[in-house]
Amino acid sequence: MVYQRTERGERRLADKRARILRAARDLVAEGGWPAAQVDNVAARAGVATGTVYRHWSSKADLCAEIVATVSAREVGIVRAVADAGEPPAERLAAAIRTFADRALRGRRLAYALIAEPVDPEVEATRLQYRAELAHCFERILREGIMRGVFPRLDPAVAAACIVGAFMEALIGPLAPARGTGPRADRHLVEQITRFCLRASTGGMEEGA
Amino acid sequence: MVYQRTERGERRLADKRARILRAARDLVAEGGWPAAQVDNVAARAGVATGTVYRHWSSKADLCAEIVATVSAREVGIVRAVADAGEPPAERLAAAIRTFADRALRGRRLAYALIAEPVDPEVEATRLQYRAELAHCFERILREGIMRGVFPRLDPAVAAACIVGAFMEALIGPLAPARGTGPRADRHLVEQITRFCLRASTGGMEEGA
DNA sequence: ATCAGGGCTGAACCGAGGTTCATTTCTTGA
DNA sequence: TCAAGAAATGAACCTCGGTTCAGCCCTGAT
Repeated sequence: MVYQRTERGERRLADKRARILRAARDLVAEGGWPAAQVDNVAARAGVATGTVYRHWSSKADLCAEIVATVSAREVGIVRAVADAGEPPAERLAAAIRTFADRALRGRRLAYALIAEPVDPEVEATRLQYRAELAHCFERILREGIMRGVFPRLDPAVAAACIVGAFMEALIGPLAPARGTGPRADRHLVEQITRFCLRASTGGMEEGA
Repeated sequence: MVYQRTERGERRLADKRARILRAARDLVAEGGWPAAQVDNVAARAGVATGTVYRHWSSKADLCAEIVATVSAREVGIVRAVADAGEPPAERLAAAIRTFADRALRGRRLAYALIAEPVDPEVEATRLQYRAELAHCFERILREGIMRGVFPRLDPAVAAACIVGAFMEALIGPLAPARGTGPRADRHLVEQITRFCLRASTGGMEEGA
């Protein structure tokens, strides 16, 4: 045996992999999926086209990993907020605010990960993320209804409504005030939160 | 001059055009934009590929016309309901119900027209439709706020939220109860309407 | 220093799908 | 019925983007 991967070699491999992944993610963050052509990704990572295929078996694989990585982080953060111990209404507001703030920091990426269709292979991963996100809200709603602090409303439908509402208002193509600065963003998040909160509590907790 | 288009000839032309347009619309309604390949459209219309280009200068043109045609009809209907004379809360509910009922009758088409991205040339037409739809709701909200029957809330943001909410819950990929029959659909529409209404009225008109 | 063998390169390949155009078919006025 | 020209045809063409692979380069054990 004359060639053996040493630890140093291993790390070089991993670094290159990470660099490609980061390049791809950044491209998606800038121009959505259409911008993440393999040639582009390779160029941005400072690597030849073929090299990408040394680390992923197809473009779909690479994209799926982007979705999975970023999604896991975002859902984790939202879930942590959503599952904290406060009363349901406050948790709901906090979860929405958390997601909204983060989404606004990277509108294009958020849109790509939640809304923009991709080829079927990646779609599965995307939908899973979306469903998990909705599920965070559904749990809060269910609990609020059980405790009697929220009026009755099908939690699955309401959760979908919440996701749809802030998705559209925040990062959708008709999002009011696209990139008009932090002041407008703050207003936007506040309004969206109030909208969703009111829809869920039905005025039962107008103190918020 | 030896050939002149007669009225009969003119009508034949128009009929063929209409047949192609209908074929394309049906394909979109069945499988979204990806299904509307020019070859497919031609085949479905019983026409050769090249014939399509005798009536539209490009595929994008054809798609834009589909969007424009269907959209104009749908927005017209919603607007008629939204602008009727009843009190704002009822008009809002009626508008949402109207749109939702119609969208459910053709989920795939509705999704394609409102949410599914297309190439940039068609996008402009799509966004215009979307914006008009949102505007219907915005007008109701604005009036309700002015009359003091709705609590204050940025009408543009709230309108986007409403569109997003019912879009997601009705036809989005996480729509609960996809195609589970008319009973489930009725429930869905009812829940969505209640969600949006409550968000807008803030419990000020809990009689609805 | 040497060389075995894995990693990298990037030009070529390939399929998909929109568009073109030489040819054929059909319509109309004479 | 016939000629002129519009309309239809559909196979070939072109572009775009994902994928491949033969050859080069670099790593690391000797």
